[in-house]
Amino acid sequence: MFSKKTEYALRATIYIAKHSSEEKKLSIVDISKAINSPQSFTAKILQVLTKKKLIHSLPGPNGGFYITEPTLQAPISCIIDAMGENEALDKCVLGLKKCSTANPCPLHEQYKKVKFQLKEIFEEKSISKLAKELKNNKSLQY
Amino acid sequence: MFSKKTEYALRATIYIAKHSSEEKKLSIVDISKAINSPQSFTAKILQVLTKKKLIHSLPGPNGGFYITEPTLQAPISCIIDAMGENEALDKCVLGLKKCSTANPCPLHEQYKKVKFQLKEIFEEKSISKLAKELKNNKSLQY
DNA sequence: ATAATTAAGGACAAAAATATCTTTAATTAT
DNA sequence: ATAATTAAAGATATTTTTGTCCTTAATTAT
Repeated sequence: MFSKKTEYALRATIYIAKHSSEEKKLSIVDISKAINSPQSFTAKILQVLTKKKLIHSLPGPNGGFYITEPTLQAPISCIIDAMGENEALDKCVLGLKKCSTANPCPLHEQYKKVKFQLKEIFEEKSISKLAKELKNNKSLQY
Repeated sequence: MFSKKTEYALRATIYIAKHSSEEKKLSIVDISKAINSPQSFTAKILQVLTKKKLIHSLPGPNGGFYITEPTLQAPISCIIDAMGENEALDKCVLGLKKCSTANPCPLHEQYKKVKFQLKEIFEEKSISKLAKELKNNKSLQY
């Protein structure tokens, strides 16, 4: 569905949401270990999220990444958007440039319904809610 | 959703299904022009489909690609499979290696439903039926 | 048989995605 | 102030995807 970049972005954000606060920041080392993603690559991704103010960062001892209320209450679609992958949810399955009700590919109507549901999933629940649902007793196998 | 390779494979197959027969074969030039795909790249893709007997080909004058009943009656999931992209429909949204009901990512249950519907779409209608639904009066904008 | 036509096959090229490494800048603890 | 720690930034490397080109093989029309 999504690129690695977006997958890591989502995993990192959910992890940060679950484990960080302004008092307890998380280093890129910790984060990438926890979500099993390449460290430097993940650093780049978090740089983007930081620039877009979806997460925050502070260098230095006890520095790291953390997340604040506005993003905690936002849906994960904002992370997907930040990674530039929102269009993935608008594209035609067959890759037609102009596929619409007026000029549909043979899968248009059915696929449209699924895309709508997907969008709902990504816009429905807040990041904080998802983080809470994440069970960390049974550790997830990334 | 899918790679270019798979998109071209689907478009080409549907096009061949609509416009070819054993008596009227289509050249790779015609096909790639019609579906607006890079010719040589599309040739490689059709080679794969041909090897897997999903379509057929014959070299020489009046040669080209054509399709026969077994594939016409098959669902497009067989094309997706041939392109090795069936797994795309099984993967976890977050890219977790082992995401299951027993050990779910926070989106597992909702996403599972959507994946099920997607699979249904790709397994439901036959290629021939899809080809018939393709309106070619209003030319599709590939 | 020969020439023309078309797909098959192999080598190569370009672009995009994924990933790493090194240096710099910011912050903090001492 | 200094050293330690951490993210930011930039350059570079690797892999995968996407795409091209050229030669070979198969088929057909003449």
